[in-house]
Amino acid sequence: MELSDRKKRILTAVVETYIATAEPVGSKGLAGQIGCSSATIRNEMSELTAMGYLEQPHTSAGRIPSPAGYRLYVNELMERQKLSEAETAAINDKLTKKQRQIDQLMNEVGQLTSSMTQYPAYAMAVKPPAAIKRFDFISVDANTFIVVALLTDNTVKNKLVHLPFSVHQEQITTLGSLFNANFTGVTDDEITESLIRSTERAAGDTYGLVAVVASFAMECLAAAKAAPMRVAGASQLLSQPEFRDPDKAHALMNFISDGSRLMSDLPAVAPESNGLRVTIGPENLAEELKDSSVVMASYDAGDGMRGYIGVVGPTRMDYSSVAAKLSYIAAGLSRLLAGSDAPAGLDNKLVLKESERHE
Amino acid sequence: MELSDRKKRILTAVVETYIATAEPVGSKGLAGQIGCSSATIRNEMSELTAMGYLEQPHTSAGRIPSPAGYRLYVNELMERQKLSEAETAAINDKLTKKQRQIDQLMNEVGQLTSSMTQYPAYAMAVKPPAAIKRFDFISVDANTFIVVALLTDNTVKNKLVHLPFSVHQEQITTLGSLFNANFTGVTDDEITESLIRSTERAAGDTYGLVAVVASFAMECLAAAKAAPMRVAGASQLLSQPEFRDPDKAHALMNFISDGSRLMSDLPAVAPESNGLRVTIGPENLAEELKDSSVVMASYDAGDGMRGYIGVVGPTRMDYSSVAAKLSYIAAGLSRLLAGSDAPAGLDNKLVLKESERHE
DNA sequence: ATTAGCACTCGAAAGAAAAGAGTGCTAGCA
DNA sequence: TGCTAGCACTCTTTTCTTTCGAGTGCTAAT
Repeated sequence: MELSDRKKRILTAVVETYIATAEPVGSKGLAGQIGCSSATIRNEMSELTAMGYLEQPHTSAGRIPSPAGYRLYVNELMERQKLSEAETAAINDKLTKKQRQIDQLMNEVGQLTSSMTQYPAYAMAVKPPAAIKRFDFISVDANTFIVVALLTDNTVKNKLVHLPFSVHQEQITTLGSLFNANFTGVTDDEITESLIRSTERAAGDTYGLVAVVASFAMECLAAAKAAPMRVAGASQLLSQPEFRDPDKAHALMNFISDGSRLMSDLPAVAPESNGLRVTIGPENLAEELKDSSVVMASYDAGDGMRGYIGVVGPTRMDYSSVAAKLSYIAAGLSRLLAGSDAPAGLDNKLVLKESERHE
Repeated sequence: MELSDRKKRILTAVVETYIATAEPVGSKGLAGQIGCSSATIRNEMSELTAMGYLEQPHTSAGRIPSPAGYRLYVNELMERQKLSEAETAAINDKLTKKQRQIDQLMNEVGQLTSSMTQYPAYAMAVKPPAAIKRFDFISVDANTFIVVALLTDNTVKNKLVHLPFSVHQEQITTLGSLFNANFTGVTDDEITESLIRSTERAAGDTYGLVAVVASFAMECLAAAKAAPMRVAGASQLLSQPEFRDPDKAHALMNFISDGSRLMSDLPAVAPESNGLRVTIGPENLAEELKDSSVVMASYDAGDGMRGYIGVVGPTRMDYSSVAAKLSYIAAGLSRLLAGSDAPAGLDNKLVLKESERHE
């Protein structure tokens, strides 16, 4: 059943004033905005309440939006908001700064998102499974060498190995060809005890060198699999009136500070067409989020990586502004991370791209 | 002026009950513990108040320790507490897990400290200035190579450079010797525009290769200088009754979440002989910490690195237990990071050491 | 020097009253 | 039929009082 135009205007006004003031909104205040008397508004509101879009905290308070009301607002009523010059400039500025590590980038992005939206924010990148493309061994001195591994996702890992005895150059070379023969192209779970044993036999290795390098390889793959997840600005929660109750605040903060919990519940729903997803109150799976809302945006991080950024806040969240900001940041990230896949000159962009892939 | 033995006993009891209950402690409750009547205790407490060791929130409440009282307690009265088997086991267990990156280690340590003490915790490592010891260039394919840099602090950094044109093996080799000649041994601020220019001239480089590698070098040194600082468990604050006021909690959480602020104020005082430092309430420099306390411990991170771990909490902090835990964790860290400098067999310890130095 | 007794203080908790915001309903008006 | 004005009613919030009790400080006795 379709809502009358005036009902829509009223619902929108209720949602937006409630978002702004955190107080139930009454008929009187709206009369001016809508252009009819408070009594009319009361009738309309009473119907909206019956339809489930509004709620009354108690008999004689104003109305607040129900989750369904927010949902309708988000889906149909709210206007796509544009960012101010200053805001886009701030975001662009932050994003063009070179970030050497994906980890650090996530950190920065989380902080940026949180400070732009005034809500706690998280940022994460999901990686595809990786394998090692090739090994290189650099001999530093008689008993020191560096192992360098190039992964299929084009990250490079390395490790300095310092031995209590000296090794010959040939030994290192042999080790290199052995590893390039046996350990390239294998994924995480394909490095088994027996693979290590057989390589050891082939190397005639009695000093445990193979074991050291193999454990390094496993570390590399494990690290490549782990999705860096950062939470920033958790304390922003405390400035929201709905979290003036320290117990509530504590519960939610615990939840969002624990990245793994957040992570396991959030990407459950695939992002929609436009890359934005809003989950309102009870729509959230996690019990802790039942009266909070989450807005998340996904971005293309290149190399088959898909990343997510999002914010967590009370259901009374400024969806319109948050959505605009997240979209803009996500788009910026996509540009930054995946935008230079086409061959490019040796300009800043290239350097950026490469440095981001660096570890 | 020295306190009588009984006064000490009373002060100790007041501090410890107040720490446990967060309620002002009255004479009646202490009578049992001390072994004399409440009236006597009242007289003594009244004197302790006059001396500045106790305070009265209002005329008819019990006494709470003043900062000076806590100070005396920390310096002279409190007993060195021993950790339980379970606690030491938990710490050891956490610490013996291999940590690949110093960043990640700080993360883990912060979380460990926070969960052991139930207060927000921070962990950081201060690094000495570093330079690059040597460069290696690994050619991957016609237009891709990897730069590997070994730093004086024995960390290894690398970067994959993908070019839109192909380079000859000789070019790479030349580049290598040039960088090894010009960019080794130089620190952060010694990489100047003119050094880059002159290297470019020497290389006859028109494609900006030198610039790319030079900026990589600068990034390495910058990263080596940055002290990783992690804050964990900030939400623990909210479980303390003194932070039930959301505004207070917010203010302090903002402060401690911002690592840089915390960092700039904390290490101002050099750690004392035993590596433990307690700053109580107004002793703190930062305005935000004026009614909180900070306990920090320093540890030897090897290679001239000195690290700090600490917790932040209300002045009513369980100093005794926190001090014991921090000491133990710091000692463990020292052992982990600096303990294997002596030549060691190819055992776990070696692997640990090497992997920790890995980047 | 210590203790018992007692009047006194002052915050916290409980209760009562007043204020105020908003609704729902009814009746009148275009 | 749809809108508006008016009014009684409801229910929270605020404020004010009262009561309660823990704890002190003092005095007098041991």
